[in-house]
Amino acid sequence: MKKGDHLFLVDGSGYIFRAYHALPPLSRKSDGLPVGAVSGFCNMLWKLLREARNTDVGVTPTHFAVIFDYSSKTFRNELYPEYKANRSAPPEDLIPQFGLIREATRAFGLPCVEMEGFEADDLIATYCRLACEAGGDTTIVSSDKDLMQLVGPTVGMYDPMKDRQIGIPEVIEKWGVPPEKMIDLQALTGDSVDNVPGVPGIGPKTAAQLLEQFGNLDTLLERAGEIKQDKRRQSIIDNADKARISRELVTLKTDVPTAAGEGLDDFVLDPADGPKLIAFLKAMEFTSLTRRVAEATGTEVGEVEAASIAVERADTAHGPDVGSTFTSPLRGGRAEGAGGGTSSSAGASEPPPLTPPLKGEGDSPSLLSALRAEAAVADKIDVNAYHCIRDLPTLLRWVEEAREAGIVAFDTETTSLDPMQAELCGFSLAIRPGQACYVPVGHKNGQDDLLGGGLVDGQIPIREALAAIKPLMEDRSVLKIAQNLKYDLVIMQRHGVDVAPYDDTMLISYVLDAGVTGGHGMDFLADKWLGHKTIPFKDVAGSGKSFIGFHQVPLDRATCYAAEDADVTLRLWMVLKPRLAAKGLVSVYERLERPLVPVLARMEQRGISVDRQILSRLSGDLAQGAARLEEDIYQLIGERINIGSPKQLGDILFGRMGLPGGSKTKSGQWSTSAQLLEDLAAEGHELPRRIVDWRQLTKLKSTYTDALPGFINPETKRVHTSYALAATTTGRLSSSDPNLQNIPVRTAEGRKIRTAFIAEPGHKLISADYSQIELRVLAHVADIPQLKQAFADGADIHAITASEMFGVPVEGMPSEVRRRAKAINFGIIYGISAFGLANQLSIPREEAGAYIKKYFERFPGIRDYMDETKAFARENGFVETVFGRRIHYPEIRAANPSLRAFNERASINARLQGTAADIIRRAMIRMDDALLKAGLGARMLLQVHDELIFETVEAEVDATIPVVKAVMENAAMPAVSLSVPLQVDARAADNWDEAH
DNA sequence: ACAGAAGCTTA
DNA sequence: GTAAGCTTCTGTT
Repeated sequence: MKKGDHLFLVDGSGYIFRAYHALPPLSRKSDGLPVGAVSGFCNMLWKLLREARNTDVGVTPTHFAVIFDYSSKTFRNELYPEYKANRSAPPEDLIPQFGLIREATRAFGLPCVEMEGFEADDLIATYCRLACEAGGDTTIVSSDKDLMQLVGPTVGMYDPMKDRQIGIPEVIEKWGVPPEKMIDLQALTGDSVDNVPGVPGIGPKTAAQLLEQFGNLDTLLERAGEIKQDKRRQSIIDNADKARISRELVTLKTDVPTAAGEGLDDFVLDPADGPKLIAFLKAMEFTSLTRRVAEATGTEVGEVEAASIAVERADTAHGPDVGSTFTSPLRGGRAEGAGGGTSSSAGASEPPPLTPPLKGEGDSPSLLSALRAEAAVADKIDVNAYHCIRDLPTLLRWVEEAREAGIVAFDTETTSLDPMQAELCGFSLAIRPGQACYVPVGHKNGQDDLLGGGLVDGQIPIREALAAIKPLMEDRSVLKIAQNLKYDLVIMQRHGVDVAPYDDTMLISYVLDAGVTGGHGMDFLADKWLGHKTIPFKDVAGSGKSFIGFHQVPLDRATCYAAEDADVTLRLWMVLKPRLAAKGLVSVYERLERPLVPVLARMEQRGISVDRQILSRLSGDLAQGAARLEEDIYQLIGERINIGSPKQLGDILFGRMGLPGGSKTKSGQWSTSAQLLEDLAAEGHELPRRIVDWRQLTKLKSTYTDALPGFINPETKRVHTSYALAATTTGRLSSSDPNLQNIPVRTAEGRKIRTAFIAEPGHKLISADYSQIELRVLAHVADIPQLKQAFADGADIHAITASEMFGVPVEGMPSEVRRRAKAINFGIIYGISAFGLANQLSIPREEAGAYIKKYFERFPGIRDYMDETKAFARENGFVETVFGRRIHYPEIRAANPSLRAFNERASINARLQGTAADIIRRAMIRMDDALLKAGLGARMLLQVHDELIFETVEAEVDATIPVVKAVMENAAMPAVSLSVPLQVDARAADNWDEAH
């Protein structure tokens, strides 16, 4: 190696992990072998070898090597046994890729270097030194901060994933110290990932500042006594030894023996061996890279045979010895099995096999449950074993078998996530684990001009197929099981098919595990309970630009996907349903959750009328208003920036214009929050006022007046929101597409949007909302006599609170006093903190703390309630609503005090918010029946947490309101008799604004 | 095309 | 201080 030469050192191990996490997962088509990281690695190598000059590096390598970690044990473990001790095992689908990436390196004809007892970083450091001594330059291909200590005049780093070079200025910019001080900086900050201790309480910012002040670590440790901040000084004095050992751990060895013995001449870059590389890429099935390599090397792809690649097994992931078993499908015998299996088992005319009855049928219920759960996971899921049903007699045989089994899981496949617009593509059924089928009815082949509407041949006509399953779906003696039934129910009801009785696995999971990390989606539940990775939807239907819609998916692939859904749903039910009884949650599921499904399905199908013209006129007004403000703003700042960009805005306001009171967000940007701008406006600054106003207008325009018309269904001419039953932790519903639970109400401008929500001609909207429901729940569960009395008297609760606290009579109370009491009452519901209350009221934290103290003195029951709730949550990991709904807080015992406090506040709030949510759920479940019984035609359209919106003919308004009020006010009964009355205010009008 | 941050709307 | 969803901008693939 000589002057002018340029050595590239690729941090192979580092790249593997980064590529694995940053790139979308990718599997080899023929057998599902995970190869995402391998693909990223090959593409990166090829790019560097071919066109490094065109990247941010800007030079062509003359020498090249890829460096790997050999094993997890190195000399550092002898120095400090805990080093990297908390590393968890690599993800399962990454393990086979370690070996493949070494193979790839060899296929590229590149040196593959690793050494026992040393990390890749040490080898890289050693080669850097050698190159430097020989007069050459080095580029380290990595973005690992541990390597930044090596950066210097002849050594740079390069991040291939961001195409970004890292030199001395970049290191200083990122860490605040030059590369030669990185070791000292890391010694101070430590590294939680590698378990390098560092000095507690010292982060990168503080470390950089200390090194700036003292020059280096040794001086800092010597003169630590001079540090002004008490805590910081003590921590550094106490932890000087930790800092020293940390420095040893993070210092890279530049004299690794064997490596030093080898010359860099072994790393001279040779031209690529086309056929060898192509053989490997072909085996990996990287078609586009194979083609590019073939073109560049002048190789004929067809003449190269795919290489036979051995894959390491999990237990040898880090060793150089290689387990076998996984041979290339292009040579080995698996290709036929994987490729040919689908079409034959999904074939048309096979009758369903006679399967033995589920073992244990006829046994006692508890035994049956246990056996069911066992059976659900006993057999591995084989997505190629499902049936594609394409003739009516076969479908009828399945229906008959489902009827005999008394249970069937089903799922619908459609063209859209919006059930009101979706077209049915097909449905799947599962009768026993592994015995599932897909019935395509609406798959298209794109030839719509021909007879048959472009339908794929060999599908049962949709009307016949629906007629065949309708009796099954409506059979009272057959339990139907679905995951997120509400969606399928809307689809089915639109085709004239009802579904009953039913269970919903998503809701069962929600009742069992609300608040448990991971959610209640099927893909997640399948992995969690069955250890099965479902086929991702995007793998069959594509996503983004490549999205084709389920009706275009070939029938064999559609069958694998759709029938898997039904199979998984059935198995989940077998595992989850028994757990409800075991945890005493059956009644929560049966009374609060399951019956709401058809109620919400009806509400969604009804939709609400929205007046396009009102919105369009509002849009125009808002656009005008915003344009005027824009001009003012440009005038004031003298430049036409993008006002919608908080980044640009912050730089102008607090950077160039130097306005006072700027603060930073956690990512280091200037904060331009409304609160902050309001404060500036109050001090007399023109600009912030305009910006706040501009934001309000553009928000209203983009989120509401512009977006809402797009949600008007062309067929029904109404807007159909979608309610999620299992989305919140507390039991509330959520609304989306569009969200009709956050339509503006606070400002006069915003309320105009509500005037666009209208009743049909001859009809009225009725809005009925609970008054102070969460405070009433608080008064009940915390058992506060004064609050209960106030509610019983129908008194002004905030005024009473103020009167109790401040000794001011309710008569003639200043509005400011009442406002503060109101803020405290809300604060209690949110699990109050002095910090939060101080923010809300713009008062000093001490003052807020004094209020809280006072409040607890006057209402000691509240403090007891809060303490009890925290203790219960800590003990059990969950809290319960008055109706027994469980809400989990897995992090309630966190060591991090602010995280723990957050969980405590959330759990306090959850009991109140959750109980209120349960109450309105009960009201909704009873409402339709109550209206029907009263002979009224009113239809419930919307729910907004404590409010229900109805539509009814004008003539029935007066009769409807008392019924609605009665159902809502008595909703807790008879399960719970609240010690506080519930009050509902209701009124009718032509639009939502006036009704509210 | 997608993800995260910032910001804003509701109860 | 609790619970949500949507839009824009920005940076990434």
